[in-house]
Amino acid sequence: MSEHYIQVAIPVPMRQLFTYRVPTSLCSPAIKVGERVVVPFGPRKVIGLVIDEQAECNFEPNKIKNITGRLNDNFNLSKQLVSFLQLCAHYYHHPVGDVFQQALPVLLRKIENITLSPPMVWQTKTANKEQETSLKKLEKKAAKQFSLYQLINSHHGISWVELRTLGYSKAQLNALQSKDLIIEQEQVVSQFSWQEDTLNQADKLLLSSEQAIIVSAINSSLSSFSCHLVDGVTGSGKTEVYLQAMEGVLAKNQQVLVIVPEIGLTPQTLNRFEQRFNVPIALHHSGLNDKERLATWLSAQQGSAAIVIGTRSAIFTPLHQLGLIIIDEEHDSSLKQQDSFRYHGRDMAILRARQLNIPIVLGTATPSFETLQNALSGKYSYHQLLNRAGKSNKAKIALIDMNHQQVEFGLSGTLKDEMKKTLARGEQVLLFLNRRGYAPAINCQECHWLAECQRCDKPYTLHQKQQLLICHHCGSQKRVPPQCPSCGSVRIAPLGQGTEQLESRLEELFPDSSIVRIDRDSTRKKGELAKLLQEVSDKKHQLLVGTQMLAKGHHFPDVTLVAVLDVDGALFSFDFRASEQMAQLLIQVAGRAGRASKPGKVLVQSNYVDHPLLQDLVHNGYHHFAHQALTERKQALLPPFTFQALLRADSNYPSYPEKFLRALTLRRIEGCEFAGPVPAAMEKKAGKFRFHLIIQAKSRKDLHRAILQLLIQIPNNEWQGKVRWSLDVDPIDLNW
DNA sequence: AGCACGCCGACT
DNA sequence: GTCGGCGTGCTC
Repeated sequence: MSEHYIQVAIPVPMRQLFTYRVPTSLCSPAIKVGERVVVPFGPRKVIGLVIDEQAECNFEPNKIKNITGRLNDNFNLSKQLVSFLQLCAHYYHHPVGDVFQQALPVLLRKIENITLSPPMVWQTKTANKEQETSLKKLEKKAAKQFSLYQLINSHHGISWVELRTLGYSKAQLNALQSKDLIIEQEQVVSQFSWQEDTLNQADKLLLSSEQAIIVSAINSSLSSFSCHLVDGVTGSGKTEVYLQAMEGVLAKNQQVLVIVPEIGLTPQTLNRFEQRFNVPIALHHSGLNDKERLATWLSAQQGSAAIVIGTRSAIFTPLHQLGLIIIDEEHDSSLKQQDSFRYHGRDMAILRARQLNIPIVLGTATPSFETLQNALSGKYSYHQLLNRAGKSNKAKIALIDMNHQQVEFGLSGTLKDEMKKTLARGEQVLLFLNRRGYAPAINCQECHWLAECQRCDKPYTLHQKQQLLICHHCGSQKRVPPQCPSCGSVRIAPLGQGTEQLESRLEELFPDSSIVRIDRDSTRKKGELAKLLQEVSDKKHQLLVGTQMLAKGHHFPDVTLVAVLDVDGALFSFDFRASEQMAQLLIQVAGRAGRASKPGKVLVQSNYVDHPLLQDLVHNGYHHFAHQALTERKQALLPPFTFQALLRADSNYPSYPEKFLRALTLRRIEGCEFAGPVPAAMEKKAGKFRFHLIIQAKSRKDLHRAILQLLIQIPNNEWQGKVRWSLDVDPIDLNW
């Protein structure tokens, strides 16, 4: 038998594959692409992924090692997934091995054998007389248990992960089990298939003509690639469009992949899908442990799961019969990974849909400018949902000029009056302040010394309750000094407002209302966010204070006044995307409030109420604003009309990053421009000095050529070993 | 990314 | 004398 070589991806940050020899003892059955193999790599053994099963021996033959093992566990990747992941690696010029490492569940990256217990599901027992009576009791006495019973009863089997995600507890399950109402059984693992009772017809809503057109557009081209932007505000019926589009796909026994933003949208989405379809749904989010993740992965691969709902990394799940991808909240920044492998979940989803020749749906009320431009240019099908179901009025946005106001703790008189009126009506108020902590800085009243983080050269944020100064850039902490380290004065005072301070000020101003703060600090504990949100919807609190977090997903029907306390930061940012993000945030916040019978009101405080961006957004709405901004971007040759990449470098030594970037030859490439090297917006962060090189090109092809041109030089760059560098294709945050 | 090798400073 | 700090280089 002739020597047999394979190409293997190794989990190291190197932009190359490695060649190994397959000894005859391991030759049969034949090694396949997508298989995991154990290989010696330097002094250790690692798991590699077979990328090509017949490599030419292009490496010094005497240096090639034998693979030492194969994982015969049937958890291999399909050829299709392998080529998709290679496509991703290529698109981002990211090390292949690292891409595979991130796409694979942790348990599949370990050498040890995996012991997985069979998947279990809960089912209801056929009810006899005795159980009927205990059910009756439940309905009156234990509403939560009763609804849990009903949920289980409406499905052929539902997993603990699903129930937990929906907010049920082990205790509630145990209670039902002890009453002999439900039973846990091994799931019959078989390919999902559409049954007569798969669809809950009663849940189905009649489509408006707008909605019907979208559904039929998607369903009429199920076996070819098409990208649909569904552009509609909260309450315009996007979810119903998703559901009916999914119905067509599921009916063909194909699977659906649904990607949702990071924070908290999974339960809501899952809940809606459970109500509509009696099918196995697999979940992929941060609340799962390694075994649960692998279980999701396997059920998707084997085709037993009909629907997979997950956050951005779910785009890498192996789906056996994938027929439709849905990206909910397409504009959401959490779809882009902001470290190591900086991929965009939406963009990779489009790539995958294209590879598989299936439709993809992007849903949002505030399309990203990239997506909007693609829709306007006809690259995507553009569907607007203009009619808000139930005829409720859209929340009105009004500006408050802070220059002609008495301002107390960041609250204008106008706002305070509105708050009082709203509270008097028994309705809720949401105050939005994008700054957690008590105050963004503290300084000495006498010598004006400012407490700064030594590692970032930025002011410390005061966290009053913990009596700590915390740097929000690097996380470093320190005790609040009792006196000024510079002049010895004890007159050290907080500067500016954060959510923590706002909360305590509101307690003084509105002693009769209950106030809840929702930000990263107050929801650190697991399940705390869900708990607080529940309390809000139970109307235990009248005043809500929160950051970005509150703008995402959750709807508050009894909130009729929303105020954004400070938007000015975004108006004068050097980052050309700041205004886009500000606009999306305002519209999303506005969408959180009110309902048909009680329309919401949105107040935006600013010192620059005449700013054209604010005026345009408030008077003409998001879409007018976006069109204007797109025209400006076109004139300024900015994305989405050009394509960017960012080469970042950092080091503990101030001069190295710049030297590293300067040592690169920026050869003129047709259609490409280089800007920099320039210091990063935060030149020093966590003790590292940071520089950027911006690459901008007229087309993606040109961008790729320019990047390649740079990457090829790096191994010979004399500063290469002295800095850490990384590449960000399609960067969205230039501050990072 | 690991991991080994290697060359200088302050310890039992 | 040696333990260990992290700079440098290599991994089929």
